Amino acid sequence: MPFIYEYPHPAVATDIAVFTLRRGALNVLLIERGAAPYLGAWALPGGFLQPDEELDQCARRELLEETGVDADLLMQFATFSAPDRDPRERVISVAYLALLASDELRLEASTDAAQARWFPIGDLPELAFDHDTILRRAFEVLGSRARQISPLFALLPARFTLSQLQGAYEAVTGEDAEKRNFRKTVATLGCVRETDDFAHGAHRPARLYEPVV
Amino acid sequence: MPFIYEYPHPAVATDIAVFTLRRGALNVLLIERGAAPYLGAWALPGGFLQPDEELDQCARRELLEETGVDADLLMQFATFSAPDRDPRERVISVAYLALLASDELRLEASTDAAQARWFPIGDLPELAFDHDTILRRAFEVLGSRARQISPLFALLPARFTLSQLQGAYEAVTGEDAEKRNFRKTVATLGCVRETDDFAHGAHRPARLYEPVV
DNA sequence: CTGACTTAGTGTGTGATTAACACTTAGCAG
DNA sequence: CTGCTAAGTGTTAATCACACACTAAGTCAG
Repeated sequence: MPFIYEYPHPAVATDIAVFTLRRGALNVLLIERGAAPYLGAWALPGGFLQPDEELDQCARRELLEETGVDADLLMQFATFSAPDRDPRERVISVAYLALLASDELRLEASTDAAQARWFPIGDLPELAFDHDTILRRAFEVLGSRARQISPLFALLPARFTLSQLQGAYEAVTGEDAEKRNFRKTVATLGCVRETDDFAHGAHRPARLYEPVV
Repeated sequence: MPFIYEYPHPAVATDIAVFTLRRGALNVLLIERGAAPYLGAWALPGGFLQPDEELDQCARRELLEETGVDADLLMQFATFSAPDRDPRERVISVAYLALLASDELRLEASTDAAQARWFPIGDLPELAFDHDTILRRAFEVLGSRARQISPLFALLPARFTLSQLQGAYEAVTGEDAEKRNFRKTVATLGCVRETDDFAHGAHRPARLYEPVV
């Protein structure tokens, strides 16, 4: 008899940390749990892997089901395995990270989730399970990736101003950037292309840029 | 009835890509499978997660059991979930990366593994399961981490010459480094401390260095 | 209509870092 | 003691990162 059957299998799930920008600040998407355990507590969206489903699909599906948000770019960043992290039974959780532009967002809680809400990262509630640990790790990974600029496009609309891009950079890394140097860097990287259109606000219009393929 | 019980659980396993330097070249540790499926094929060491065991422990234990090698520093880098990656039943594999100095190595195959052997990365056999994919990813991750120099210490003896360190750097990244610039970088990073001892070979003895705490 | 305000947008000089280059030194082997 | 081989070391040129201040263009209030 193969070794594979000797032990009971753990459940496998995904948890997703979705970040967006709201009023210039980085926010995380949390759901209020609609079932035990941790009924009523806030948690990362996520759920169990189905047969014949890849982890990436599972993360996307669970996010959509629980929050109404569809993220096409999910990044797996760690797997958590503490034996008692779920009181029901053993659950291995594969954690994902996603970035979304806030205008794509219409939150719709599902049956599993009493509600879905954005929380500024500086003002988080107590979280269910080990989701505080998962979220801390997600935030570290996000900060280190953001220095390559292009991951930030996912936080912005399809066309954006350089000031918006810089704002996203500052919100994610937590560091202030110098305007001219930031623009020089972006130009050197060649990761954006200017368009002929301008964003009109209360002051001088700003040229709109778009990501390069 | 909670959602958690609705579906059968997959098995969860770890697979470990252990790298070392042998005669200046990067090598990977593989085992010859001693059981079906893929009986007789080469594969990464690894095995199934036991109850109440963390993934990190599982990786270390499996590596020790199957090859006699004890690695205290294992780095989790990705989780693989293709539904048909194991023909027996569904297996989710959490992949780990380890670096070892070649003088720590005494290979001992176990019952599961017919034998354990080092393979130069340029001369790999066909691999069982999706282990070629896992290994490719491991190699990418390794290359990107090696630029920080300090991960390379794990590939070298406790005390080493700067030429050895440079050799490790070149073997892992695949790029040649310029001797004086490499030494300058290492000095600037401050990640090594010189000792009073020298390595005596066929020519001028080279000063030995050790990692800074 | 106009003036004040606010954000958009641009260039330069300086210091730091990186990259490219060749020769001297010390031990070993014959 | 001579020749070989790897160890070890400084300098220069180019590039990159950073700090810095002003002009431009539109909105809004009066």
